[in-house]
Amino acid sequence: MDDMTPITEIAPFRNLSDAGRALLAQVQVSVHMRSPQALIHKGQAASGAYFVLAGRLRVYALAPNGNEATLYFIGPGETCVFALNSLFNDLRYPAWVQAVEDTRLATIPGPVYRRLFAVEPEVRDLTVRTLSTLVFRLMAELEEVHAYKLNQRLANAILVHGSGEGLLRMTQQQLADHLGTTREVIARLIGELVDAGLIESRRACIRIADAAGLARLIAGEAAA
Amino acid sequence: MDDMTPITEIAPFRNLSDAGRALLAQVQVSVHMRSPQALIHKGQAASGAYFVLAGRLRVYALAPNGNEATLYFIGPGETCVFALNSLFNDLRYPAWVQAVEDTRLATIPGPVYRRLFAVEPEVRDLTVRTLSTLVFRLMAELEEVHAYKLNQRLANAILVHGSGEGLLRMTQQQLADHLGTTREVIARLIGELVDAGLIESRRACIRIADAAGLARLIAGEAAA
DNA sequence: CGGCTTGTGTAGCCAAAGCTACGGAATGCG
DNA sequence: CGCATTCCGTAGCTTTGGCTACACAAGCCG
Repeated sequence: MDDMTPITEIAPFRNLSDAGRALLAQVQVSVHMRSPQALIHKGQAASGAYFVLAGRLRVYALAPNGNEATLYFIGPGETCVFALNSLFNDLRYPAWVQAVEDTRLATIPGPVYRRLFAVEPEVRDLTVRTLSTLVFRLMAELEEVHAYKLNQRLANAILVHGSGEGLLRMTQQQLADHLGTTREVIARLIGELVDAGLIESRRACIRIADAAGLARLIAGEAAA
Repeated sequence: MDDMTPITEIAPFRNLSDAGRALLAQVQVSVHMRSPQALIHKGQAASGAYFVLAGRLRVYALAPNGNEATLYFIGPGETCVFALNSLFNDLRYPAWVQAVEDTRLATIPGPVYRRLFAVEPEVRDLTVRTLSTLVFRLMAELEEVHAYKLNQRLANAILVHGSGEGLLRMTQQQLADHLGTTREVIARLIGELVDAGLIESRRACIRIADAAGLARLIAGEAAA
């Protein structure tokens, strides 16, 4: 997918009717964002539907005391639902959004998206599926917060976000923000995991040494 | 709304096309549920779209240790989204559902709902709006969990769920389940609120004595 | 009235996690 | 190489919240 790929070549928009295509052609805007750049601030009105072409967005809550906590991520091919929300409900976006990788977005103004939604079955399905998926992620997250302790959630985050080779390139501060806690706590817990031989820790990088052990920890069987 | 009201008389289904009406007429089922009755168990496949005609459902997570935590409520006129989710995504419902009041439901089988969705703009809008609303509630809840302490969340719950006359008819156990904590903790916190003159506590019932004070507590200004 | 069930108040202990405060290591850059 | 920045490790203290255990109060019903 090169830089100039129009949104009409992307999966869910590939089979639009001519009318739909025409609509989109007039309005497509492509936006680039460098990595730790803020996109949306809480309370801001959504100006349209955002569609992630490449990269990754992070949606997070910001507590009064400055603590962050990741709500969910948006990957390539996914729509940024706040748009959909705000589109259909006229509500303000209830969180912050940030690009965690260099990200390319297509934006579709609200009225156009509404029209597309009314006319194109593909867009309807995409919309509903995106919202549903998000509901699932949020429910899972919420359950996790209540049901698991921080060390389990950390272990989980390491497993989930680790690359194929068992590497996780995040600083402890980023992990802390992700889990809604503080750096020191993460340091402590990472210390424990290292002592237990489950991971190794380098600067800005964690190596998974014993994935099964992490999984066992998450499952709650005998924390070493 | 008497007992026999068909779903086609309820708001979003009132202006269906004849085709839509015909579809619905064939399949409508009305279900009654007595109050603390379980409707759905986690992992169960959703058999169709549920539509709350009267009463209230509570969707909650259940931790391995038996702790509950409310995820959100579903009131009259709202659709139970798990259905929508499962309908469009073929996912299992990720939580438990329970009737907290005597509740009447209409169920619409999956395939029928899909057809309605394809044909009836009203149903499309309802679907998207319901999902969006839920996303908002979940995000708000998730943020609350991270950002506020238990006494603030309790104060909030008391304010939000209190009736017009400033009465909240819930046992401490129910409050604990709602907030994802235990009875003793609630007792302690209620004790503090009573000492601070913000509420009065009777058996299975709380009286709000100083709503403004509660609001101040939530906002974080000088917890007495 | 007496016993049963359900709900509440209290007290103390403990583990989890937040906060403060460092010192020191790794990296980057001039 | 020297310096600055960023990141990590540790230590100790404090607060919050979970757990145990029990006594009492309020309704319910025979």
